[in-house]
Amino acid sequence: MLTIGTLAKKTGTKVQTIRYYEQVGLMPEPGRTEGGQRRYGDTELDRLAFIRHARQLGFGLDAIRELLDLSDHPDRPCEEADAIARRQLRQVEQRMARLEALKTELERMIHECSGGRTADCQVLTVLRDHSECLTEHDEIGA
Amino acid sequence: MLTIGTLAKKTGTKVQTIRYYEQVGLMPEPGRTEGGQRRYGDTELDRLAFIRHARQLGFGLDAIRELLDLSDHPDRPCEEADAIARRQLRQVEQRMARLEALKTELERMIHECSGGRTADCQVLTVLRDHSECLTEHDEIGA
DNA sequence: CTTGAACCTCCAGTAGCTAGAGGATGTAAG
DNA sequence: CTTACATCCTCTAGCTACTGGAGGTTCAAG
Repeated sequence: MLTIGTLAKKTGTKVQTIRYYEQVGLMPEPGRTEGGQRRYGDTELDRLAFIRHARQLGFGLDAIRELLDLSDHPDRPCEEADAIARRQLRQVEQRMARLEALKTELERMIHECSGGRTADCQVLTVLRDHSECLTEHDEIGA
Repeated sequence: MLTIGTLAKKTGTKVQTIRYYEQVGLMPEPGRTEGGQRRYGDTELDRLAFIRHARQLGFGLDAIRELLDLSDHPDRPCEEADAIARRQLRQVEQRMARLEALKTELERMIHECSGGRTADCQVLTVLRDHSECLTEHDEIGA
């Protein structure tokens, strides 16, 4: 039987985060000691490791919920899990494309800044006037 | 004199967002009509455009506050603005590197999934067992 | 039995908005 | 001048995914 602290250490999760996962229904309500402290078994350890790993891969909690659900039903076709992963991949690719555009623009701003007074600073000039931009970029809401 | 709605349209910002910027001190408190409605001039329009553009480039509100401050002092050396932009560029590069690792991992997961039952799904297997991973990836907190 | 680390619940805060309730204002048409 | 109605106002709450702290209890070792 594992305490919440041990579980936290084993999975690299904060204690509060585990309680949060319980609160939002990602982790089950575990057994308790007479005094009311949580005690976990290996099932929960595996589940938490799964969640953490999926988080590291950038999956959102909702996607993880779906993945866990699929994982609990071994006989269902795995197309859904595949679809979730593909969706995630698309998101990653989109984010990368956006970041690529931002990177270009930032590099140009910095490169052209000659290092004088702020009045002539290219960084600030570009920000003042969008038409100075060479690329389209839409980071907001990324 | 522009209403908040007009300002919103011209800059592609939601009305609430403009009020939010005022609340957090990015936008000044504008003049008001007798009835209490906000009225803006071109100064505010420029300032909001600057903010929005910086947001599109991924700058955080704190960085934007600094940039606006620098922009208000034309005689200061522009090294600070340059430094902020370089910091932002580094962040973008780091995020891209992380996303690259995630992309690789996701592609591998998807590629190896043969499309049978979820019991044999490679997507779920990888998530279950981190040691299956070829790359290090740390998206959490990105 | 005592000590101290680890546990408990509950509340608040982070970034950057966004949505909605419930009511006031501004403007153009009739 | 009145009426209609789009737009404005403030205020509160919600979103993601946690994180931190206050104030108090429990567990395990010595």
